[in-house]
Amino acid sequence: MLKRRRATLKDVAESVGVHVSTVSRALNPETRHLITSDIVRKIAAASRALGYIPNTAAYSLRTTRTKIVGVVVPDITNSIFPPIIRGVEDALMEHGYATVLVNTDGGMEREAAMIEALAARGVDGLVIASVHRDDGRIRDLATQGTPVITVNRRMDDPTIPSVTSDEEDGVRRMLTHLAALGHKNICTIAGDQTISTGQRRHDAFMQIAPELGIEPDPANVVFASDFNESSGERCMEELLARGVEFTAVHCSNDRLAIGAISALRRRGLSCPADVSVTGFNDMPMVDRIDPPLTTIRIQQHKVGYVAAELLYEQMRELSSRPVPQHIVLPVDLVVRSSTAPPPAIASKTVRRTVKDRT
Amino acid sequence: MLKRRRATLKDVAESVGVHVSTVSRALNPETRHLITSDIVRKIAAASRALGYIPNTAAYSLRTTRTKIVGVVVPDITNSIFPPIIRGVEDALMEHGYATVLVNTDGGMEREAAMIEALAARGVDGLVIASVHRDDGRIRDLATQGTPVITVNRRMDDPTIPSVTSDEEDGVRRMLTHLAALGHKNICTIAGDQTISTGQRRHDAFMQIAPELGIEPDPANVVFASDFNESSGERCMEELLARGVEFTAVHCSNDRLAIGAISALRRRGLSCPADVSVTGFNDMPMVDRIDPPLTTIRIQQHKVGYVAAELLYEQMRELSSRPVPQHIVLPVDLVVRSSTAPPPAIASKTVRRTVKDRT
DNA sequence: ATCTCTTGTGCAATCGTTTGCATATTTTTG
DNA sequence: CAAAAATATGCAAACGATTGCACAAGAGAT
Repeated sequence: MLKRRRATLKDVAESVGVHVSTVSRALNPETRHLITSDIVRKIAAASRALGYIPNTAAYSLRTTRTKIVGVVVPDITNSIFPPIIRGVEDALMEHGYATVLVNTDGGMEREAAMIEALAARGVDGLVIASVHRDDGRIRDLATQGTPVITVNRRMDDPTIPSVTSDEEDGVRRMLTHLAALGHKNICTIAGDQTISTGQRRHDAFMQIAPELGIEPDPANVVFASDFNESSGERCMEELLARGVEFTAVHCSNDRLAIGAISALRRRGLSCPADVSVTGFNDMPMVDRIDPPLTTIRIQQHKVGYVAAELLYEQMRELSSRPVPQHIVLPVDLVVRSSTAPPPAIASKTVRRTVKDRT
Repeated sequence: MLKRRRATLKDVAESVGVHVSTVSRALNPETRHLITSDIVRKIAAASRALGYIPNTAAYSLRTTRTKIVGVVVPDITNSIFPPIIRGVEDALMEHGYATVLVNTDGGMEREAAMIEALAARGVDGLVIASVHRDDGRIRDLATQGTPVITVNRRMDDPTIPSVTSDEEDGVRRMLTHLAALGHKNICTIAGDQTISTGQRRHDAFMQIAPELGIEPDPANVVFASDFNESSGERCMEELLARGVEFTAVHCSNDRLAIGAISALRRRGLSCPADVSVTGFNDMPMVDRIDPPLTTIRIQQHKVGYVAAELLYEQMRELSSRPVPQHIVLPVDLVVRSSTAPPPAIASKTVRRTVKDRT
């Protein structure tokens, strides 16, 4: 069977006996009122009968709008992103937009190249989950008039709209939880400081800890180069190597926490019996790992959904430059089994253990 | 700053002093040889200087090719899919294709609607991970000449090309492993039989078990309605409720296995001490759950990558209808901690325990 | 020197829409 | 009832690329 040529405006115009422009107007809700309702009905019928589907390419060529938005993530394989992406798609699909996804693998150069490729395709807007705190390329894009929104992360530049989670509140709740359990010596594994989540969570830690009577010592903080498990392992090893006393480790995200727990275990230490470990994000599956992770739940799907809605607004009212919005969604503490009261003689135990093995 | 109009073929034509058709040919590798190399050089220079980027819409309108392929998955949020999708994108990007992703949530109706939407956008081809064994819509698409390939799953109809994993070998290795540990009474939680993975894994189980001296009793098999954790839980409960004797449960995929383990635990039974549980797929994170899952590793990224390559071939040689290919990738057994030798008095223990609580 | 071939370039149509403008028809109004 | 206003439709020009065809100029053959 041959691929039959698709019906065009012209086909339905001929079938009804009117001009193609009339059909075009009749089929467009915005201009439908210009046409006699009787004719509109006939056109609608004919178009249905012929199975008319508008040609996207022609539409785009004429209007310079593609009804496609680009979604830029570090790596779709990182399970924090799929729910966000899904949120974006769910929202955008309702408005007839398609999304094309690209992975940057964290690099700013590759990010630039990918965004370039999306721009070449003429995307109508961009949802960026891979953004760094400072990114000239994206600022330029925005000032040139491309609708852009960052999601989950934000830029320092308040000019670029964003939808994020309440990192400060998350950290506060977590530290409060740890303090309530009786922890005094808390280390932190901070994330990449060139990324807003890394920086804000760390800043919040440094600010809130003292309020709870926990004095943050520089010896108690390590900075992870990446937001992943192996980086978490390295950081925990570093902490153990330093020989500082601690009964809990506050990690900047779940993956760091997972790595940290592995490292502890390799040293013969148990979580939470010897040291409590906390995450951030509540990624899928962290409720099933060993031990189930105490973490901060962010509204992953909603973050994406709301960002897409905001972007949509931006794309519609291209004329009037809107004030950039920053939406901050609330978070929740979810207590599972990676946190427990500190062991009575915790600090010494840790210390001795470390000594034993170094 | 205003959004500057993008340079067109015409602009570079004028800048060089030639006709646009000459520029078009000079810029296209396929037709470049028609133009004097000196002029080609000039055109290349001018096009770079002006920052010329071809207009995708115009290209598509003229050629009816969009350089977009649709990727159809049940749900991007299911962590088996992201690596596959990534594989598809990595391969396609190299050839200048973009991918647009849609989620079907498992329903055939929604799948049809989504594919319809993709077709309306004029995608050049389709990678389908959500396919059911029988799906008339997709067969029609293919016979009408749309390049299609299914990935991870396949249709019964051998006409539709596919890239899958060696389910039979996976099951064989897993059963061999269990048999070697000493298990005799093995139950199976089979997946959706309208999907090739569900059916083939189950068929393989029924065929291979006897070869290993394990006699499959109908009482030992339950069918899951969905490939997810809650379905796995329900199935395990059903098994326990039946009061059959077993020391191991072979699950059709990892998520069912995870659910099964939860259900066991809720009944006060331990995996693997009381019963061994096995998965299939080696999803991300199943090495970190409690207990780390013994499963079959499939080459997720590669499955996607290879499928995309095959689809690309299909899209290039649209003229000659190629023989549909079915590529089957090898799998690996990965033994972790959810399997162990059966407890000495395993069957009775299970039985008594079940009785105790019912 | 004439003719044929080849090679390189230009011409113009085309893909399917949208939209400003002109025109024809109807309705309103004084 | 004529003129003005409103309404409904058609006309044609874009949008930016590709491509079959025509044509011009130079190369080679006789």
